[in-house]
Amino acid sequence: MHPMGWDAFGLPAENAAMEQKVHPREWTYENIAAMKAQLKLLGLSLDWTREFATCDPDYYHQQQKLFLDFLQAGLVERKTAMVNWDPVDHTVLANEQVIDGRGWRSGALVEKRELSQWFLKITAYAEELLRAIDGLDKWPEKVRLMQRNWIGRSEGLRFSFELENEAGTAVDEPLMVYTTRHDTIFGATFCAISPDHPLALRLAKDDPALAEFRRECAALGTSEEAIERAEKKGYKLAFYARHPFRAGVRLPVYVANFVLMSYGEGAIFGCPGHDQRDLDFARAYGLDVIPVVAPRDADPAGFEVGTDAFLDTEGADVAMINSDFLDGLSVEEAKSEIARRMEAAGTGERTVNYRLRDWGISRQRYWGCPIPMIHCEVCGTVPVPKSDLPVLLPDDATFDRPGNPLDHHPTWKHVNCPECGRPATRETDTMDTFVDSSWYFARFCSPRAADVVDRDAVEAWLPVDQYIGGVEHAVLHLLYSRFFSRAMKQVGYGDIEEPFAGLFTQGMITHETYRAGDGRWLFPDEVDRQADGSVTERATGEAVDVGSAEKMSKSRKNVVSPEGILETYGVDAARWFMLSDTPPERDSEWTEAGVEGAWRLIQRLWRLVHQVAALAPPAGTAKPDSFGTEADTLRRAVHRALNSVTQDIERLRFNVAVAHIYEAVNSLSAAVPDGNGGIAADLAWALREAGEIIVRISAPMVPHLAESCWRALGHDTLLARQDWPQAEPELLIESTITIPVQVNGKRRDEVTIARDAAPSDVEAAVLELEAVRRAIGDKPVRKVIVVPQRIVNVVA
RNA sequence: GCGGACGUGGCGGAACCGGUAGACGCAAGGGACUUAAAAUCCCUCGGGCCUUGUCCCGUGCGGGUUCGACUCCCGCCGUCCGCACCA
Repeated sequence: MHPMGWDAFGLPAENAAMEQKVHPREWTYENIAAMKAQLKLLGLSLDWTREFATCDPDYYHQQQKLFLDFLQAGLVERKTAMVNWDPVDHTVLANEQVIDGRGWRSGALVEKRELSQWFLKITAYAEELLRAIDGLDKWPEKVRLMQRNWIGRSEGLRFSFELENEAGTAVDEPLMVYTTRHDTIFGATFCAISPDHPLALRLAKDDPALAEFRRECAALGTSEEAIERAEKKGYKLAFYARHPFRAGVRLPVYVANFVLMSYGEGAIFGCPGHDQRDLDFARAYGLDVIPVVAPRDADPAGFEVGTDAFLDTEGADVAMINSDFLDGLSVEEAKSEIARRMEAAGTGERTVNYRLRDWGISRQRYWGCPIPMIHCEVCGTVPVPKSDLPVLLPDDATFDRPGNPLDHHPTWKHVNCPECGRPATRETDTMDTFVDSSWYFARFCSPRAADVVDRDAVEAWLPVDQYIGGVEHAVLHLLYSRFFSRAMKQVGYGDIEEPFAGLFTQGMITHETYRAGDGRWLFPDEVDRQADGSVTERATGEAVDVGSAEKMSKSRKNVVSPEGILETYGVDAARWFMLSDTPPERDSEWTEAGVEGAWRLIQRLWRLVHQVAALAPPAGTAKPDSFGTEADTLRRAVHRALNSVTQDIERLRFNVAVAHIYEAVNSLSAAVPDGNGGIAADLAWALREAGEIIVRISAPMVPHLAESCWRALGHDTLLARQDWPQAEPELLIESTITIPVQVNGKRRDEVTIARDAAPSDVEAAVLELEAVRRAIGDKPVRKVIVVPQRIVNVVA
């Protein structure tokens, strides 16, 4: 099954609506029609009977049902949270959608805002999503690693410090911290809490200086963090934390800009000796640095930490120092001992933390799937009953002002509460479009099912055998989809955990850029390449600056129009070129010369097939009993190529497959007699065989040409329906082989010998060789290494 | 800063488990055909040497392991990607 559909909700449609005064739906379906027409020209074997768009009411109807199922299963949560606010798109972004502090689509600097949001509880599956990565053995290691890092599991200890005020009086509120380095507790010299920590919030109310410090931190927040990162800043509170194991020792407590509220407890203890951030902070504020881990052979008294924290604990032979009852223990032993004591005392517990956060899906936009919830003053937030679904988008929205058109709409949000019947309002947020793309593959299994999916169809088809996409989806789409398939299983939509068994991340087609002297970008068809390799602007004849190959983009004009290529060279030339040069996982540069090369191959193959058709016996002629040397040589070359191409395609090494097809074509060219004399029957038969095999194995790349060639060879069937040919095993094995001969590792000659010759015979033959004897000279032969069918090396 | 990948001719790239480095294509140069051009076909195409060979050097740099290293190990240099103070 090779279906195609459209991920069609999202901002571009809405932006077009604002800029061009066209309704998002109209704009979207027009684009779909245009893209579908282009795709059809490419001759891809797509199953269009399963086509749908995520903005089809039927699709988002099912998605709303799914949302309600997740809600019931406890996988949906509404909570206030600090969110990433995109001030240009006027919407909320997930962490994953913020790149270098900027919105992934708008590029605007993202602000922090506190909003009430809908969340999918992906963290409920954090452990499972991490564990199951091990089983994804047909995924690129790179993507698996990125997901592991993204989930970011850590094992640590959660424990509380008792606080006291300046005078030493206990304060009736413990400070909870999280650490993975509880072994370093004796090196603790301060505590720090996040500017967003509840304690900081409360204290700031009566402390204008602290309030100001918090504002500074918020402003630094996401912007220019690259510059500000180095600077560690803190605000000292009038509290002290009592050291849990050192009676009478108290640690100053700071509000510090480098402590994140969203991870762990939003509070830490600082151990400057063994954490670079803590060390930077300690140096800035004149705090003590107590080393507590040192190489086992170092002198504890003389061991000091300078400007670099001592972090070398993994694998190295280190031991605890300056740590009372921990002295001499390894890091691991010390961790266990501290955890044991704290758990026994009831002041701490071992916990596991994840970097992964819950997935905020609320977007303040029109062109998305409405979240089927209703806010009632009396009943609270209640789900729309399934029988009332779908919650359809209103057609008559307006797009002439910023903010959410659903919220602006005069009537749409006003409904009666499904529980008490009183006037209430709809949720006006729509879902993140990553929700739409998190389960479409399941819908493809039964695209017209009345329910979310047909369970049997899902179990019959999924997981997807070979999923293909760009690396840009390595953590976003691919992690969400893995979560969705598990969540769908939990609420009863089939037994699938992993949606994609095999993953392949393909590269992009790039093109070099052209820039005129005055800075204008030029389209590729606005420039000429001169014989000396320089490039000039066609209109002016002026020299043009040629930039490196980059992702095609309208702004840099380094684009080529598919229509133009198809008109000039045809789709097969375009397909052949895209596959021929570069491995599919890498970016591939589109060049005029490259397409012309592909076009030449197509002409050449066409001519060759017609020559063969004129010489060869009719299709289906019985295979001769024996073949002469010429015919045999051709057959061996073609069958070897067939064998290679078959493997290359299986392994998605299309550029290598193309190279092997070229080799077969070259062999066939060489075998076609150029005179117009007679031709031996066995060679004629071999020519046909070679022509048919070459046509068949090139069909995946150049299907239209291949069908025409198939007809030219006298067939009236569809080549696409022919079985893939099988190489004859005996043609892949040579009875005599030529292997290189080395003397002391340097190639001196080669020897042609029976393939299965005994090593002793090979050795004898090699020592007879003139070149070998000369290379050995008068040195004694110490050893002869014979690697059967590979190489011989004489050591003298 | 942490993690990862990669570095091969003028270019894109081949080279299986450590066994002839540069397959195949592009570009370039030369030749044939042609009145001429296009197309096509043939030849050359990593570097060096007034030594042209049965030669020497060569897969980012420096070491190492091995009979043998583009491939494995150690240390550098460079490029690209991911993460971004995750305690």
